[in-house]
Amino acid sequence: MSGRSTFYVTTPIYYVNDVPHIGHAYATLACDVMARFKRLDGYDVHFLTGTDEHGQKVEKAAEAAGLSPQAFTDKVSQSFRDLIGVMNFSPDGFIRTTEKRHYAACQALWEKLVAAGAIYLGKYAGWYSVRDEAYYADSETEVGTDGKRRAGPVGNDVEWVEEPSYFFKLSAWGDRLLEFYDKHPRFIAPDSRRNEVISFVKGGLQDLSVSRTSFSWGIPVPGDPKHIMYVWLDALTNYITECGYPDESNPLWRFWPADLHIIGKDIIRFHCVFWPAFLMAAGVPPPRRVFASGWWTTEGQKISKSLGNAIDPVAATAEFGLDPFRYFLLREVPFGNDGDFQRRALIGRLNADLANSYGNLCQRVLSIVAKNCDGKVPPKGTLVAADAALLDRAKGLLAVVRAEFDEQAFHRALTSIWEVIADANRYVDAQAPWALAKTDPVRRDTVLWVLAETIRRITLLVQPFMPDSTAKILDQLAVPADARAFAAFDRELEAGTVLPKPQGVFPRFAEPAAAAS
RNA sequence: GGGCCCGUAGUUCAGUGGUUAGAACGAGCCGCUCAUAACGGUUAUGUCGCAGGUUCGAAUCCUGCCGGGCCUACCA
Repeated sequence: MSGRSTFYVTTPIYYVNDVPHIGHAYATLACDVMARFKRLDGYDVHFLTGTDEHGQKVEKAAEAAGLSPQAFTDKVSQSFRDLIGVMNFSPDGFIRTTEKRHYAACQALWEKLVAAGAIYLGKYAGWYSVRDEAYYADSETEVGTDGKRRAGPVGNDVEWVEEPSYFFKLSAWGDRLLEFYDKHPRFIAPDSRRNEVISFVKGGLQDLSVSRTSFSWGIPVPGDPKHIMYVWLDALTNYITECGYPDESNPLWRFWPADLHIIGKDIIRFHCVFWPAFLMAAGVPPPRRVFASGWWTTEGQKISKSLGNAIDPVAATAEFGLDPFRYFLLREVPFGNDGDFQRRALIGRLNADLANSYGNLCQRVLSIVAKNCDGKVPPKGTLVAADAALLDRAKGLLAVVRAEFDEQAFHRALTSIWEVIADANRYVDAQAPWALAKTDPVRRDTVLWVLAETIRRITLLVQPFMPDSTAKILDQLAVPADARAFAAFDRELEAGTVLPKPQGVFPRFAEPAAAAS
């Protein structure tokens, strides 16, 4: 009822077959930064994450662990909840697909699709490998020299199996999807992914099997409980479950359609083809934008369980600090590209960008203020051209950063901010306030005011990326809690405000010394 | 097989026809001393994957080749 614009951002819901790693942390971090930015910018924000807990794989993993599926998912889901604290994420909701509300939403959506004539009962047929307990596409199988068909040249024997299955008439949606992509050019990002999806849809769509009878850990099809809903129909629905679907009078329904689904590039088809088709068929508006993030490698190598080279967010934040880790992930790699996690690169960013440029800027300015200005914000005197130039660049940053956030171009937002940090460091050297202290205290005060004010603006904009560190810097500038949102971007520092004693916020990282020689 | 993308300084990348190809980090030198030995200035480094072609002119367009990646639907 606030009348503010809403902003709904979601992470993928994470499959509980895996413990959290950098990929999960990364996608959620991007959402978190997005959510924090929009909150600061005055939006009514809802940020959702959660876990995807159904399917045959979970059923088996639970069995292997000697637990019931529910007990197993309770346990693994908790490890994703724990990541929220570790990474200082700020979700407004956490959904589990095993919740009652989600069953209700999925079944309601199903019934809507049936009523719309989008679902029919047919037969799912394919090459089935008993050993693998999996179906293979025709193209994935080969007939060997002995005349037997196998899953690939060295795979297990497959046989032709048919089981009853409900189908979604995806084949009817090709043209409408293409029209939708055409009318909503921002729907899929980055562009390379958009091209991929469009060419996939242009290649023709087949009806999609949306139920299984081969396992039971899932949501039963209404009226035909032998059938369990296809896990993706189940999983995708979480985004509207959260908003109360099918109850459009739910207060959270105001957030639908979602403004942004951030996902991994592996699940783009589900989000960009199936999901809008399901929704349009059910008469629900599709989401506004899907952004596919890339993958991380480690020191040039693919992350794999056998190499044991996965980046553990808990270990990384413990060693380098939470905010530097958050900063690195979003600064190092253009969002949407694949990235390589290099220890050396992280330390380089930490020392060069955080300790030397930003941290040291704050420290040198606040120290001079503490020593020369009685620990208070100095008076702003007459501004000269150099002062106005720096202040104008800092002022202009909000619009620049806002535009980059609209594209999820986090690295460019940070680059723009850091250009002004470099300007500010140059300005310190050029104005030499330590020299002015002896010759012209009035001018010195103005210079220091300009610098403190510039740091204030910069720091407001860095808040989404590094919430804890920026809070400390804003504390040192005595910026009140109610003046930290962008609505207060132009509320300048007031002369005479008492400042606390400055303290370094981004210490340099030194490699633990090797054994003395 | 078909489709799409990429290959530019030690490193990460920007640059899609037009002056001596740019930035950051790293390296050398100089300056400063407020500051977390931080900051500023400055210098150097490239056959722009290879070979042809189009053009007055190509990193930028075309062709071929070499190298790398992604997509080619129902495991998430």
